[in-house]
Amino acid sequence: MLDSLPPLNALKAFEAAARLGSVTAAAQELSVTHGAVSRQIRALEAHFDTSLFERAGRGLVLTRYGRQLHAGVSEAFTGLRASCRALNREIEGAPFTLACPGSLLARWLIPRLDRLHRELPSLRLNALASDGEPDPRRGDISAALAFIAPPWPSDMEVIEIAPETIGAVAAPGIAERLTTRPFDALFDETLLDTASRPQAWPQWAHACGLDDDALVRARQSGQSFEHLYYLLEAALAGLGVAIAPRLVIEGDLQSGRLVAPWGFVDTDARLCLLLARGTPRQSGEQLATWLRHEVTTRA
Amino acid sequence: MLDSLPPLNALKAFEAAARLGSVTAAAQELSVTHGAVSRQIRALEAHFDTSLFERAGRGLVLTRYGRQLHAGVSEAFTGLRASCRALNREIEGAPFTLACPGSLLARWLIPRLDRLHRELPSLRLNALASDGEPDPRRGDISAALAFIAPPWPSDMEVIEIAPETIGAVAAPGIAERLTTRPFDALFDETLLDTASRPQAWPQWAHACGLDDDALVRARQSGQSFEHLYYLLEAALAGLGVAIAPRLVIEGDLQSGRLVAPWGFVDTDARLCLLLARGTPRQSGEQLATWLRHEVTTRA
DNA sequence: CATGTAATGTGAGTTTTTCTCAACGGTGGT
DNA sequence: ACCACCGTTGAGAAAAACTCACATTACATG
Repeated sequence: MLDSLPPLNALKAFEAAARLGSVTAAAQELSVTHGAVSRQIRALEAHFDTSLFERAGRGLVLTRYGRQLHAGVSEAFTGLRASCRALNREIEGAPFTLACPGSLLARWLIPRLDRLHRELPSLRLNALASDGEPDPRRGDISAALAFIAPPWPSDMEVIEIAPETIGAVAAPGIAERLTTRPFDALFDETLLDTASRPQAWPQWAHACGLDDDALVRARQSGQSFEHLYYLLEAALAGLGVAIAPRLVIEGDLQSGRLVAPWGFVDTDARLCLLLARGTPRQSGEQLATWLRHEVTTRA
Repeated sequence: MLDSLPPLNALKAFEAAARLGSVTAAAQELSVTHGAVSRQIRALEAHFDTSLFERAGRGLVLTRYGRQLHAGVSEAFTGLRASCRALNREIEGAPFTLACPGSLLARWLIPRLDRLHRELPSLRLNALASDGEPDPRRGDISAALAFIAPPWPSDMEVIEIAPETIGAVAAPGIAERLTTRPFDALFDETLLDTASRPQAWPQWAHACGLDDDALVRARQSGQSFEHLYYLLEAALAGLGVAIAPRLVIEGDLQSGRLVAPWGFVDTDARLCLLLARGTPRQSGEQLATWLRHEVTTRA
């Protein structure tokens, strides 16, 4: 295909000037000085080796060739503008689908969804529970929220939201009967955890200075759940002491349905927002900012 | 109107890459490196804040949004290309209308028209006689050929072709009877000139060192014609001695129908090509070059 | 399974284009 | 006659685009 296209920006300037009948007006529309537009038009005239405007003192009048060019070009530009506006609408109007572990969704995100919709109305967030590994590479998902440990996957963008803090929690009844006893009496209770995070108890115990062997013994009579969600239900029901991320049980702590008298410790994992490729970066960053704010101010 | 147009050169790169399904192929078509195209596409993706291609190892595949954009954009670009090609055809196909004083046309240009059409076939020259002042500002004229003296008009482009040289000429019979007599015996003959160039005789006589007063006396019995054309016919008919631009009577000198034994002198006028605004500069310069060559080699 | 080939992506630096600023020149209204 | 407005232009500054060289990835082949 021959390079029969003239300089496009010159064409843009010409189109505006021809439509508005004035270099100055075109310059305003294009947010440049009138000198710039004048030059672009000159360049186009040089390209076609003909004059496109008659300089008629006050303003401009199209020549025969200018009229012909403008007729075709304005149509094409209208089409171009329409296509781009349509695409923008499409992109901006698309819902932002966020995958999120079920427990985090139910216990942390859903209670905040209303506020999110109010504060980020343009995002049109669509939250859904992800079972197992979050994978925003799935076509129908814009991003995933998850606790993950470094190294970050390299094939998608990872935005850190907050460090993960975990701690032992229990129903108030259990905690009460432990308050007068030594710290490691904790191990006399049934220890609950999830199959997906076997390192949680050791990490926490180690950070708290508890004896590893005692923990190993204690876990033998403990119970493991498939999902964090069941684990928490078990803890709420008073079945034992659970280990869980602070964020997920935040609401239960505030309502008093769970207590965590033994404190929390950071892990090497982070709460991260994983952006699928092709996801509008702006939306992702908006959401990340909102999440970060939500975590730090109302944690 | 909102500036809803993306960077057009990025759009051009995208259109080519989408159409050809390859960054490298697009780069070849646009005569740039693949890096340049890659960057332009990135810029466009940044503009829309979405990805337009899936990078699928070997080549590229349009995403949903990319497909949508390309559908609209390729159509617009096709229209743009068509408009510009049409305009180019229009401009290049337009005949080049050259106005020319009748005598110059008849005695100098017309004998050379055949060669001109052969050597500059793309010009499609259309020569016509201009009465009175040549004015390429008239809409239907591309350029004018004329002897004019400085200063040049400022509202059109002036290309100098050659200096004007004028001289006294006469039919061979008249010249013969003067050869044995002194130079200023010339003034005994009937002096012929044109109403449009009353200064021609004095200029020539002065440059030749002839007596001004004698000239004034001689002209009182001379005759003035409205056009150079009639003047030359009179000289050919042996009515007297005419003063004329060398170029116009060149053919008559060579054929021996006129002689100019007294030589020629330069005036301050020039043979110029006056280009109307809007006339393709390339055509004008082509013609000017040809004219200059024709004047100097076959004068 | 290493290796080669062909494709895209990217950092740094350079070239080219484009823009702005400030001045000039012409036109029309008051 | 003056003023306000508009387009043009030269010089220098700013921005965009490009090139080069290399990295990276996927597919094909020996």
